[in-house]
Amino acid sequence: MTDQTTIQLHALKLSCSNCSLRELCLPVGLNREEMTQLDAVIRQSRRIKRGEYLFRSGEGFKSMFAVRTGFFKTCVSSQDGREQVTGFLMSGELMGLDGISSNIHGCDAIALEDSEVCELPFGRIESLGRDIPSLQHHFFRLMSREIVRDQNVMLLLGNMKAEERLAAFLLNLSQRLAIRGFAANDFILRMSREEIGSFLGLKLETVSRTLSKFQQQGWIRVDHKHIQLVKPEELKALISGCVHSNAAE
Amino acid sequence: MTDQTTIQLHALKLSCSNCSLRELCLPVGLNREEMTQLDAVIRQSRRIKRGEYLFRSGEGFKSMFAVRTGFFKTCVSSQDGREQVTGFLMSGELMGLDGISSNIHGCDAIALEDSEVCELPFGRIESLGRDIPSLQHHFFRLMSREIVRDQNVMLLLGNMKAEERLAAFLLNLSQRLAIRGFAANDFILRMSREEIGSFLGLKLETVSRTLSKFQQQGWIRVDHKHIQLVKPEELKALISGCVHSNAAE
DNA sequence: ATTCCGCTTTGACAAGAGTCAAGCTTCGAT
DNA sequence: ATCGAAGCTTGACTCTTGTCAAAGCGGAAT
Repeated sequence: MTDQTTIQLHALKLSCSNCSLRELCLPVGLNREEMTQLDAVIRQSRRIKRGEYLFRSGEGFKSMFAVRTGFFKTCVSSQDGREQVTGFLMSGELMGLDGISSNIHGCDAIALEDSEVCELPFGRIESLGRDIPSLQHHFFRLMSREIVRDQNVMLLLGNMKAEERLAAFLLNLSQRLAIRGFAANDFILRMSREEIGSFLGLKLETVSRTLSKFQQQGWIRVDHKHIQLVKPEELKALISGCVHSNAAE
Repeated sequence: MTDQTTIQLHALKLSCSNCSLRELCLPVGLNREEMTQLDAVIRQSRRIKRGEYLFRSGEGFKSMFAVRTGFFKTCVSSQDGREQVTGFLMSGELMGLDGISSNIHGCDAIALEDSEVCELPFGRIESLGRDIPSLQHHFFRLMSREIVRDQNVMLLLGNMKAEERLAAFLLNLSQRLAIRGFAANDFILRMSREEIGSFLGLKLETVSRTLSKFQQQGWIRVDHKHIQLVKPEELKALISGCVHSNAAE
């Protein structure tokens, strides 16, 4: 096998056309030729180690990033060190959309496990969108979906009690994992209790206590970061009436 | 003056080209010809009486709306009647961006005073964006700005105490009024204490008490819906350290 | 001008979540 | 394998905010 072939195979492996996430990510609904055009614009996969920053608030914005493998958090930090986690992102999800408005990233993106991302240069996606209406349309939809997700988080933070927040959080994770073909009721948390708390507007002790309470009631099993949903229907019952069932994306 | 002239003048008066909000709203950065193209797409001003719904969650989405005059709230309602106000909108601001993702409106938009809106049919804006890159770009920026705004609200709801939330809210209103040429430190609230509370994740009694507390400290004057900021710097001091000074848009 | 309804204010009390602290477990580094 | 640091759990207590209730006020409609 020549170096040339190796490179080609490598490029192929990393292309959108060949990506298992293409039905979740940006290329939804593109035909073969359009996909090739998109491939030409997207920068090859980049590896980010656990704990590393993908970008930081205040840095110049040029690109968005799609999670290919791994897990990220995004957060806004205040001057005095308080941090608000604004989201947890898994494969196929986009980060950095908030940078478009001012050409400056508005939040930090930090890998919670060793991860790979695809870089989507905004300017090139934007101009490609003019040639490929379905790409433009889907990109609008993705931005809108982020707005809907944020509104649901606002509802969670504004209206719900600790138990309801935790239930909504667990069910949301469960649902997103299921979409990606993972077990819906048996998973490993990639984030700490403190990070969960920051996202949900709770202190880490409250998160811990509430998980313990769910376990005592036999609704879930907790073994550190390993969570099993034993009676997800009970969790659903907790949040029914809060909203149309799915808070947070 | 013939009927013909009257109609023309009327159309002119209602066009983007002639609108005093064109530097705040969608047409930012368009040249004369582009503005004319945009004018052709935007539906003439529509009047909405106080208390009326502009659109409701669950309705089919076809258009966004820009506030021309007046004041709106957007809110998500839960099955059991709880409501979360997700935003208050004044002239030049856009509503309905959350409908793009699913072609269904994700929230209610309700006029808080007699208002006028411009209807922006999404499909036509989208295709016009392909011909006018600066329109497309600005529309992306507006959607991104909405995401940034929502993230700031998340931070407010997740991290701040009642006093901090109220201070951020008053300063945010003040700033947006100032941009529009109104007095920054002397204004009329268009919404009830309950609506403020819903937006800020507080009960109306807490809103009322906190306003009274601010007044007792001599920082503001409250006469029902009439608010004067006497010492805005004290309010700013309250939230310094919470974030880069401006929560909520 | 009057009446009534809805909004607001204020108080007293309750409850949910935060704070502080101690001890434990696990995982990673050496 | 051992040690240490970080993360997690749990308890006791505090404090902020929510809940319930009553009274005042203003504005809109007649």
